[in-house]
Amino acid sequence: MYEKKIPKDFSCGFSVLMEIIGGKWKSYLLYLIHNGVHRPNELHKQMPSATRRVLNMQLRELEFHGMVKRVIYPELPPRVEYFLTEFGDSLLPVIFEMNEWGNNHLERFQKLITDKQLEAVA
Amino acid sequence: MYEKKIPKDFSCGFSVLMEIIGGKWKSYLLYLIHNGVHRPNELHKQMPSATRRVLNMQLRELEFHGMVKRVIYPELPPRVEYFLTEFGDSLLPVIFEMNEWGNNHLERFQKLITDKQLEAVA
DNA sequence: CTGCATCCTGAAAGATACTG
DNA sequence: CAGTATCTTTCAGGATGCAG
Repeated sequence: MYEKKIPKDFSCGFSVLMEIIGGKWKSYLLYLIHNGVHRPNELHKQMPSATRRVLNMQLRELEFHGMVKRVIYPELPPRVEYFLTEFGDSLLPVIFEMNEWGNNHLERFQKLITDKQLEAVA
Repeated sequence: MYEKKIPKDFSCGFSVLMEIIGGKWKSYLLYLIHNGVHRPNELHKQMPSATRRVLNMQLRELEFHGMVKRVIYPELPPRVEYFLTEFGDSLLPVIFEMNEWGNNHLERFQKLITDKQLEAVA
């Protein structure tokens, strides 16, 4: 199905999708951009625990994969904005569905983790 | 949305889902088990490039997360089989959808990679 | 504000060899 | 056939600092 986190074999759809949204912040980036957060600095404020460097890297990857478009305004101070492409839009429903499934089982999952931690202590 | 490949913050559904199927072979394992491949050795044959050790680890994680059930037959030679739980079943549609989206854009993506590689050579 | 260059760490995955 | 125990490798992601 998929061979590596960054596989060489993209023979199945799953591997392709994982390649595109497999990055640590990519899904969130897509989500935020979709919701009107377009500038790098604003995106960063929404996920302070991520580094600007990492954000840039992932944004570039998303750009390379055709999910977002990078628009540069030749101003001073410099301004850059990211927008979803049609391709990127097409992915949103899938991400939302993934998120929804997770939310549907969130409590169960958190309980699982909590119990496990209690076990570990005991 | 999600903080780490193996995050500590499971406050959003996406992170939960990524925790569960984020492993290198997990989605494929679920898929194979769903399709009637139940025994570790058979599973391994379907993905020879994975190590038995890694497969075991990921199967155990899937078991821990309640996606699969491990059944041990006290025979000689020893036999073990994995089955999807209801919980695991509920995830399949999502995985299939992810796979379908990827397949729908597979050609485009492969072309992208190919072109990129040609670029790199030039 | 924007991004890049450098170095570093940690966790996942591979290799190998072992037991029941 | 099943699984586990080490050791090593790999690489995405983090920390920091500089530059346009």
